[in-house]
Amino acid sequence: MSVKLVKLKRSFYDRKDVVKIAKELLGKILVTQVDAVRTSGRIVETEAYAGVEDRASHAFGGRRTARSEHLYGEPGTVYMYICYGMHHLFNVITNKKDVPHGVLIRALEPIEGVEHMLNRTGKPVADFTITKGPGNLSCALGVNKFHSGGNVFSNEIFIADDGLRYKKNDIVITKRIGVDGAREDADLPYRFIIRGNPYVSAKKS
DNA sequence: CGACCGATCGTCT
DNA sequence: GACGATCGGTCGA
Repeated sequence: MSVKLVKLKRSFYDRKDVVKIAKELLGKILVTQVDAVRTSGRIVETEAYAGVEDRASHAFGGRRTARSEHLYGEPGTVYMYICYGMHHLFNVITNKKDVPHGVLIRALEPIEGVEHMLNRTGKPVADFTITKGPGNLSCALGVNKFHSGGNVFSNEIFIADDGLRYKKNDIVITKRIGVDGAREDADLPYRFIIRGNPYVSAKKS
């Protein structure tokens, strides 16, 4: 590609407002180089998880276990959550170490390596489901629980800016998906999507 | 198109 | 022993 990618620095993640960071990650590019295969996609859907005060967070109330330990890591840490025993969900950690803020990447628009994504997912054709939803995109990019505890500053996994900027009207804000058990926090406006993008989850393609 | 259901397993109670 | 920050398929209207 002729477009220059600028890797986001630690200072991008080392900020207090995880909701704002989730919104700013829209349009950025998630790149992985796993098993000598490069795959990437533009982030079109994110969700913020706001730590100890957020009932939807694995760290709600200060809960800290072996599973959620990486949520408490340095800004830029990768936190992979295994959901339903088979899906690996990709999060990037924000704020200071020991403050368990994170952003869940929920959907990508593929850019590089679509044929490799097909190999990894076992899908026959590159329809919109290939990187729609957090489980699907992690599989397509080849990231799994073994990447948890790493960071997004390596050559293996990083997030970059190619200069694309969305207009305010291109961004839609909604409540989060699949967190109905979080009581009053289930309705918080912590989900950000690109308006009309076919890779956004929770709707038919 | 909406509702429902099974897969599948590590983690926490 | 129960339960997920999911997904894709099936069933019925």
